[in-house]
Amino acid sequence: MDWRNLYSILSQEFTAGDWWPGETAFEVMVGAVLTQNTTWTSVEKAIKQMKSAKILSPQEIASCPSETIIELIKPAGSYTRKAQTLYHLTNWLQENQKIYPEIGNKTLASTLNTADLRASLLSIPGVGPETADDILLYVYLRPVFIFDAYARRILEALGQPVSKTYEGTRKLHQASIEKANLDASEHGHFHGLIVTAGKYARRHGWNMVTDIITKNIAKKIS
DNA sequence: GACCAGGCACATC
DNA sequence: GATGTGCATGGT
Repeated sequence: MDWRNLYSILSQEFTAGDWWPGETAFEVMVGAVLTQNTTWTSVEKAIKQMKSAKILSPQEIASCPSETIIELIKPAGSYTRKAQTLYHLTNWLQENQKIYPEIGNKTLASTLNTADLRASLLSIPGVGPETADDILLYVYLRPVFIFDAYARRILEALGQPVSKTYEGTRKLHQASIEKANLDASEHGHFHGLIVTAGKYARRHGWNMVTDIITKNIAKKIS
């Protein structure tokens, strides 16, 4: 799999828009939890309500009753679980002060390698592989590829091996994606492009997206 | 009204 | 290790 080529083709054909917004590192983390199996517009409503209530820091969440959190994040759905996950996330941050990025700038204070940091994130109840990778990429600025449903579908359409699960697919492509040596900024853009392409495919069919990519591949060869 | 959305945990086989 | 199901709202 030529990851750089796919990235460059998607860059030419699609735009990522204002991808993964968030004024602070913690807000990005909250977004990663709230967006699980829901749309970003729903997440925006929830975050807006949290901001209005001035509940958007680990300390503020920790000292806020769950009924209030639930009420604020309700638009994002699965609110009882996500409220618990937010508590677990704040606990994790407080227990790991050293790897907590400073609010307002996404500078990484952690000296942990990416695999260890990932394992630590996965130990948080409610944080699965995709949410962990979102946080690794957009908060800790680690160069990781997001093997979400759209990415897996695009890979499948390109004749690449895929698993039905996130982790299964990740293991299949881990080695080659690392060889491509994309940096965190490129990976962040890459993920945004893939979601844009996925949304386009939902409207116009996956064949359209596959055609766009394969035609570009052919163009480069000829 | 069915189906999906920028998933996860848990049960079961 | 792979598959099925509940979670729960909001949009199409």
